[in-house]
Amino acid sequence: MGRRADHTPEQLRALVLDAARKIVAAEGERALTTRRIAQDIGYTSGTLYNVFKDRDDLILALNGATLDELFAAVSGTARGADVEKRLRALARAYIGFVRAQPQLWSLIFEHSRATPEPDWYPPKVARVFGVMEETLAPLYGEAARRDCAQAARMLWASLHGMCVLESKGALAMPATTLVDGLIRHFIAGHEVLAGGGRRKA
Amino acid sequence: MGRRADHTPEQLRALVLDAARKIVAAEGERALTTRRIAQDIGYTSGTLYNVFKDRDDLILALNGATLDELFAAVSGTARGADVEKRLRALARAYIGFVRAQPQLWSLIFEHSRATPEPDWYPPKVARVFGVMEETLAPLYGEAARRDCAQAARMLWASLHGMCVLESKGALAMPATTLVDGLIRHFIAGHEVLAGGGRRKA
DNA sequence: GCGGGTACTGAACAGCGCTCAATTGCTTGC
DNA sequence: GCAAGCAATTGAGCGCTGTTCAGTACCCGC
Repeated sequence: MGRRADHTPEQLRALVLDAARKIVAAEGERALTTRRIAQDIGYTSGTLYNVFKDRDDLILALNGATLDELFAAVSGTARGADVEKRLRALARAYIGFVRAQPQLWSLIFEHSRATPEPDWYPPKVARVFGVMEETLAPLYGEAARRDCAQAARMLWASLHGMCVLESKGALAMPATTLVDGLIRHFIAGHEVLAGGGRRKA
Repeated sequence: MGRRADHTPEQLRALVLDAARKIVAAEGERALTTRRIAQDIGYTSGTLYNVFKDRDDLILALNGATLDELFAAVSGTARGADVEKRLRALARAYIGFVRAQPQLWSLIFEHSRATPEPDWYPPKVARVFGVMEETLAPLYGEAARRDCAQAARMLWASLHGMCVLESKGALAMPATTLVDGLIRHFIAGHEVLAGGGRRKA
């Protein structure tokens, strides 16, 4: 064969990522080989290298897409109700995503890159992350932005840990139960620390 | 070559695991190949299969050894002082281990096995985990064992999440800072929930 | 309709996990 | 002290991987 031009480079990228997504979702990272992707979309593996630097680059792009999905799943939860309820809704949305797509989600964290991540990647993480900060904002005054950011990171990391351990089957109870406890303790503790005493939260 | 018997099977296992440990600690999972291990200990890769079922089995054994080290690092922290201080000490020991051996620690969670884990593995995890439950026990009566187990899992998972994200560089602040906040909120919240109201912790 | 440029292929390379026939040295029975 | 047998180890080799690249066959502008 020679030149085909059935697809523009953008279409081809999308095609590859879509195939990769399906493979990982169904069979996990180990099944994600260049030959397999190529076969699924009717090309050969060499063609992938016109459109991705290497396998790591492809996985990074896939992870970017997964982060976008995750953001979509989580960003609608911060409306109405009180902070505790919103936190619970946010946590449930996150856990729900992880349960629906454990393999894709795992790929984000399990894959250890050889190369440093490119500039476009950290903002995608930060955007998902920012939802927690927004949800938490009503608890903190304008002056306590720093405390809010810290609390958001704390809760997010905790939620993350529960999802990791649940998806490994190491929890022996649902992540939702644990995260409810976490939120309850956090809210109760916050009222004591911020309201009563003079210690910063 | 033929029969050598320079080492007993047990010695050989230890030799392999030691070499594997060094390779992972220094260069990460990607560098852990059977040929590389064999070369480092003066055998050929085929010999490893006398002593381990396959690469997954070898990694599982290495992870078991890492869990033993982790337990040793963490088990001495629950003595004296009040619960909050002990929690902090425990968390710092855990974080310290992760910072000292990020690659070995990551291997425990990043490696996705094809086969289910053998019987001897879960107790090693549970033992590390149990330290948190012991540390937390004074906060809960004999009757509230369940609450204690749940709180322990919650805190452990949270601590875990912070370590994961710190070792990925996704935290933008030290895990120790976050975990201190977590413990402070937990203790304050616990006093409210258990002491004041009638809600279970 | 023809030339130039390029998207694509397919063969090839090095290395991977893993297997197994062949080998070679130890060990045991005599 | 020697032979026979046993088993630990090798090394070649299989099928796979990611990655590269010369060559080709096609599309497009002229």
